[in-house]
Amino acid sequence: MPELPEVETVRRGLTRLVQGATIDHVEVRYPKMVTPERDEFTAELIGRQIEAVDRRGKYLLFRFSGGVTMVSHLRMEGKYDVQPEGSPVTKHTHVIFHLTDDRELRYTDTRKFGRMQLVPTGEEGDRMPSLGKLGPEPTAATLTLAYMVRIFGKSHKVVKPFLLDQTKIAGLGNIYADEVLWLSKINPLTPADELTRDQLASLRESIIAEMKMAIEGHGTTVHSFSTAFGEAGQFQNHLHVYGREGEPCERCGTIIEKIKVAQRGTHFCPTCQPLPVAAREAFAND
DNA sequence: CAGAATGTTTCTCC
DNA sequence: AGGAGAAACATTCT
Repeated sequence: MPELPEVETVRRGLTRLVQGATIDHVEVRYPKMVTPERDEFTAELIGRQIEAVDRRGKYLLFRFSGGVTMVSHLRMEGKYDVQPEGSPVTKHTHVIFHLTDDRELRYTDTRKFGRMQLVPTGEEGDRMPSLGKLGPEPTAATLTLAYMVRIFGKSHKVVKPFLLDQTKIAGLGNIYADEVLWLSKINPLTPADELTRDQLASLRESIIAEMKMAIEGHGTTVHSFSTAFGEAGQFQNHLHVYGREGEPCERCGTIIEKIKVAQRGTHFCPTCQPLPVAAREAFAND
């Protein structure tokens, strides 16, 4: 489920549901999912209170009393939900946090890609390099045009995978990367360092606006995402290219195409998002 | 049966 | 050093 807007939606739901709750005990059914290993992981959390649920990029940060943070990444299909103690669990429920108020915070993940790790609060970035190396959050205050010009200008990588690189900008995933490129009329195969300052300014505005609107729409439900309240997001109704291959472009009527770029499905309008001449020549040599 | 799926990590080969 | 490409992780769905 998770790009930044979906993770933020989960964070807000969890804050409402379990902020202030106390862990009675923890049940780990799939040990590979947690660090440190199961016995230490479960022992460490007993009796701790969930003081806050924060987010950085696509990572959730559960702030426990006593200076312990649980860093949780949902990867492709991880979900949290809160249920009354003892209500039926599915075979894909892998971690259950039993709360002292007769509720359970459950982590469910059909593909088992998600991971959670305990670290001393404040040491997240040092202990988890991928978290420490995250680029700026995609907001107007943190993602400046000067930064965009600098980092795009020094990379020959094509722009689609560049946007998916969490060390450049935190939070974009495959859906929103395609969407912001369509919004800014940029071809996904354009090398990052060939984007003009105007294009980067447009891209920055698209990223900031798209993240904000998707959060306001409670995220995008395309496969299985649901909020911590078990509700689907709404933003899929606002997607312009993702999953719309074969349909006409809303701007010009051209049929939306789907291609593979860096192993990921990539949707774009071949008319609105033309490849620049220099890049077209570079890709024509096969 | 083959291929894809909202993600990240790791390894190989330039 | 950096980048492209592919594989791995595990499961479901078309």
